[in-house]
Amino acid sequence: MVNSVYLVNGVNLTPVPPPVKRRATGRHHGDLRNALERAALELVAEKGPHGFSLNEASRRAGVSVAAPYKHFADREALLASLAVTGYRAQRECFAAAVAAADEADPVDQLAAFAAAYVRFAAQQPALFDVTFYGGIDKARHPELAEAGDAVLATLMPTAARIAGDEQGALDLLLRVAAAAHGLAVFLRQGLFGVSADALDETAQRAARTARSVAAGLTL
Amino acid sequence: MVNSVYLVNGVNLTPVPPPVKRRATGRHHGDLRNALERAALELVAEKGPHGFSLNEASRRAGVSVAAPYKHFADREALLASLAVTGYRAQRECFAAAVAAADEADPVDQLAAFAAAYVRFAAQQPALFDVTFYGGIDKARHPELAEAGDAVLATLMPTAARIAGDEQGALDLLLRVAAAAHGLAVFLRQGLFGVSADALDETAQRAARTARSVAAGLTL
DNA sequence: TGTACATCAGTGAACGCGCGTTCACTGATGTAC
DNA sequence: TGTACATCAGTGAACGCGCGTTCACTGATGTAC
Repeated sequence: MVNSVYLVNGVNLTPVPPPVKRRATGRHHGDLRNALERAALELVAEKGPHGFSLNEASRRAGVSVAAPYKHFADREALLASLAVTGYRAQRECFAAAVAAADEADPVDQLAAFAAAYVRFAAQQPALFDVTFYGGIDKARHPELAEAGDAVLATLMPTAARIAGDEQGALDLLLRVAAAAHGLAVFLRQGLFGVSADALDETAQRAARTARSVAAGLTL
Repeated sequence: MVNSVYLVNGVNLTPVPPPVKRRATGRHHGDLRNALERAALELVAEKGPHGFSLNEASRRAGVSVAAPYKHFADREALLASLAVTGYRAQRECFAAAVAAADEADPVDQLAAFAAAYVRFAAQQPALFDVTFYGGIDKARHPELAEAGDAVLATLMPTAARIAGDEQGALDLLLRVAAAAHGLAVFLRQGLFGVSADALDETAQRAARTARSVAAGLTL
């Protein structure tokens, strides 16, 4: 099982199944919805979001190919559900990183966020890819945009302490997140000479960029 | 025809077919290789790199589904060829932007590069996506990594004027390119409240980040 | 200029495959009495 | 505790589709003589 334990920055992101209502007996699986999401995550990790198929996920969950339709409207609905999980995991991961930084220094917190962003992408590639490159129609799944916006919203207080007004905080946050995002992509794909195992170095690069961008506000 | 003229930052990137050796008559197409690449680019623009299929490209080029195999080994080979075109277009586009900036001010040139990066992604989404998100196996297509590295190599002299040594120049370049890349992705996907038509604003954000990162080197 | 010929770009039919989705069904579950 | 029953999660077979790729072929091309 790929990614059977979800540890990022010391945060355990293992999805906890809701209190089991149905026992797994004979015909009834008992927790198929969760099993499908886990199989899907495994598939996305192996082949990317576009390589994911409902049939293969069903096979891995040990049920017939028609079974998923009792829990998800269609292929995209399962992917969207996974993406929401991905955004939530990001939010928790970033919040933990900020909480672990120097409480008195918002720039330090912002740098910690940038580094955590890179680490998340490297250590949870499937959750990262499904959120950004799943090709999910956000108009059909508004909860996705909501979960995505919530990620940066968590960081807004920190950014506001640096930038002063809300407009400036959003601008700062976007630029820092973007810098981390680009580095994460380069790292994941080994582009431009960024070795795929240069995680620490790349995370530090993101942190340094965050500090520079924050400093640039007052130049 | 989508993207029949390729104008980015005033640079005409329209692929010029090589001197026609065979006339298009009856059975012989005459310029099928180029026609397939153009059809593929159109398809990628419409559906993304993963939505591209050889069969559909053949149909659009007006030939049988077996015809492409006279010019490309397989599906991935066509995509790889397109990606090389994409990297070359990026290099030319960025070089033109740098050349148009203040010759005496390398930071201005770097900022121009960052802005051009965002513009390229927004105006040539198919060429952008096929290079970064085509899922092409670089081990099987080493010319791809080469063309990709050449993009940043073009910018190295400018970065070296700011950073001093080569190591610092590469670090600077990676961080600036990554910042632009992330903003481009957010813009393209309308993520985190970045409106899809906020191109100018986003390009300026990238340029400002470039200036901050450059300034941060001497902090 | 005319003819024979090797080359090879493009044809059209076919293949096996995995996909998303639908359907009538079955049988375990939990509940009402 | 026992029974009748409505619910509904999961079955298994089937569908049409588009895909990548292969094959023997055809006929236009350009060349050698």
